[in-house]
Amino acid sequence: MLRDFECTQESYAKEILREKGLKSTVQRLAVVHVLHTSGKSLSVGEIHDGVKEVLGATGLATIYRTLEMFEDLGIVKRLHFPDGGHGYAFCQGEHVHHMVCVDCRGVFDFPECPVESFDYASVEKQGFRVKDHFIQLFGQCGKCAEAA
Amino acid sequence: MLRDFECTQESYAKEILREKGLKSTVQRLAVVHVLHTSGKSLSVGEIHDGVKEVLGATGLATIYRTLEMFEDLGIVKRLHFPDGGHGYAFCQGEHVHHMVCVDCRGVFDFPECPVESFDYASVEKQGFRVKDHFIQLFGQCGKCAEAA
DNA sequence: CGCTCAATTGAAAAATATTCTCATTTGACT
DNA sequence: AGTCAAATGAGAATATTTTTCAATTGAGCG
Repeated sequence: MLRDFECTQESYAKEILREKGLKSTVQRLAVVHVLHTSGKSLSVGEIHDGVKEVLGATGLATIYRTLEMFEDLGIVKRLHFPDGGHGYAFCQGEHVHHMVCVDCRGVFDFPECPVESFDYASVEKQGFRVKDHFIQLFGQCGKCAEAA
Repeated sequence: MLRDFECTQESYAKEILREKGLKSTVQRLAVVHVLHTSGKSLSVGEIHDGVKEVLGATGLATIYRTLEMFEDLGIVKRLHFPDGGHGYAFCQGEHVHHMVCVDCRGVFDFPECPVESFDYASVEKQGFRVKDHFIQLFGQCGKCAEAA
C-alpha cells in the first residue's frame, strides 16, 4: 500500500484545489495518481480499483464525487467510446483534445486544436452561434499497431 | 394515436433496414418519426414517451435495442452533453457532425468537417494513426438567443 | 390474400451504474 | 494540539441498461 506519490501531476491538482478552496485529500490525489500513471482512459470501476490498491478500502461514491469535481476543474476529461462506454483521462490544461487508441484506450494529448481557426460562417448564417466544442480522435497507437 | 407517418426520413430508414435484411417495424419507424420531427436531441426516456404517444404501450427495451441498431446503421447519432447526460439525434448521412443548442438541445447539421483536411503530422510522428473522430459543437441557436 | 417462419417485441426480472443520506473522519488553519 | 467545515464511507435508494423467453408480427411466397 503505497502512499508516497508526489510528482508534478499531483502538485498540479493540489494547486488547483487550493486555489478553489478545496481540500487535497488522499483520495483525490490517489485518483490523479492512478489516472496519470496509467496513461489510459479508465472506467469508474477501474479508477476505484486503482485507488483501492493505493489506499485500501475507499468508497465508490468518493470516486464519483471526485471525478465530477475534477471534470469541472479541468483536471480530468470524460471520454466517450464507440461502443457506448465512457472513461476518464487525466488532463493537464484547459483546451486540450485527446486521441484515444481504440485497442488499449491509451490517451494521447493533442495540443493543436483543429477547429480553432475554422470558419463557422456557413452555419452562423443560420443564426447558430458556436461557443464550444468537443473533439475526440480515435485511432491506433504505435504499440498496438506493432502488436497487431 | 397517429400511425400514418410517411415521409422521406422514414423512407430513408426503411431503405437502410431493407438493405441490411432487417424489418421495418412500426416501433422502429416511430423512433425515426419522433426523433426527426422533434429536431432535437432526445433522451431515451423522451424517445420512449414520444413513441408511446404515437403507438400506445411500447416496451422500453425495444427503444434501447432500436437506438443501438440505428446508431450502428448511422440513422441516429448519440450526442453527449456537458452535464454528463446523453441523447440521440436523427442523422441522415454518414459523416455529419452536429451542433447542439445548449439551451433547447436543438440539433443542427454541420456538413463540412473541420478536421477533414487537418494535418496530423505532429501527432502521427509519435506513431499514433488517426482513423476516426467525434466532433460536437455547442452553442446557442437563433431562437434561444432571441428568447434570452 | 392467407401461410409460414425467423425476426422482433413486451414485460418483468436481473444486472449495472449512479446518487443520496447521514454518522464519522480528516485536512487546513490556527 | 484544537477547531470546524469539508469530505468520506457504507449502504440504501434510484436510475439506467440488458437479458430472458413466450407471444407477436413483418416479409416473402404460393
